[in-house]
Amino acid sequence: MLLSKSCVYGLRASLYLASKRGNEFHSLKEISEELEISFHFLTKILQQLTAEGYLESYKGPNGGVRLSSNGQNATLFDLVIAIDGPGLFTQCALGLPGCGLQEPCPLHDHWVEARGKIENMLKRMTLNEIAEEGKEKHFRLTAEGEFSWQ
Amino acid sequence: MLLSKSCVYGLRASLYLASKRGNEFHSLKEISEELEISFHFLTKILQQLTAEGYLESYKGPNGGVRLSSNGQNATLFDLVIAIDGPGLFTQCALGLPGCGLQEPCPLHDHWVEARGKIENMLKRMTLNEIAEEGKEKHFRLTAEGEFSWQ
DNA sequence: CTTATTTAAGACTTATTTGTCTGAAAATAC
DNA sequence: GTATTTTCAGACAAATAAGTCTTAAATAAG
Repeated sequence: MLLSKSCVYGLRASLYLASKRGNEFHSLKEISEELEISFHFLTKILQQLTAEGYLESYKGPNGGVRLSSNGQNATLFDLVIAIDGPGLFTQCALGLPGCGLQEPCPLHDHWVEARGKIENMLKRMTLNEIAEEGKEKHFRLTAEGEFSWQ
Repeated sequence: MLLSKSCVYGLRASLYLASKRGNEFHSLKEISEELEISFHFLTKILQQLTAEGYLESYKGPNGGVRLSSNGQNATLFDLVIAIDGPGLFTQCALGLPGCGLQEPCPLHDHWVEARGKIENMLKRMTLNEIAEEGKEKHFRLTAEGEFSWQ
């Protein structure tokens, strides 16, 4: 698994919020049910994104979370860093400390290239931009299939 | 971490064996000490590669493990599949079952490309070929730095 | 103020990965 | 046959990730 479960859940929930018109607050309950993610676990993960400034939250009967303006203009790369840290993009494929241009492992050059592709995959678009493209392409966000991006 | 710890240890040990001249048996004790990997854990991992036919083992005072002929001609991709399974190369970046050409997630196309790069990185050379290149480039196999590929 | 609903936060539990230990089996040397 | 060394294999333990539960704090409505 490329990204941790936590991270995948955080990305999916953020994409869910981006898919909604008007940037209103959506309850964690709604998100967890729609995306079939455990409520409490999702709560903890989204608290992290809130702490990092990508989400805004509001307590109370009409409360919930929504993307902050930072969040709307964030890339999935930003969220991955916030949840999983930078390891995927900095560490040697063979886990060898010190591996780099000087004294590389056998995989170094190709791993730098491959992880560049991963980085680009995550950086190329902001959440807002993905949401725009999602309106037309109906990108899936669940196991079920096509999702309705409003 | 792209690959599991087990997998990384299995790759490093196999590369260590490939680095040695003559394809002789090397004790697990030697390998674990040279590569600074826990002896017992490495034993378990290499038993897996032996069961899959990539290594041959021999008990007794002059025993140890060596690459089988299959193993010499195997790629790191083969070993990754044997230890970690195919998940990295088959699963959706967002962990969504059913994601594919039909009804893709937002990352699908770029993930297919990126994981193709990873696959190629692991498939492009056999262990023997890496060993040949290692003789000249002294690829690192430990945290310390350059390694002596015989 | 009370009740209800939400997020926040910490404690706790379960599952999985990583790692350690013990005993058994196979091989060599004396 | 015994002692030693090795791999084999299962049991066990520790660490980490994933997930569940409980309590507290904030907000709205009556």
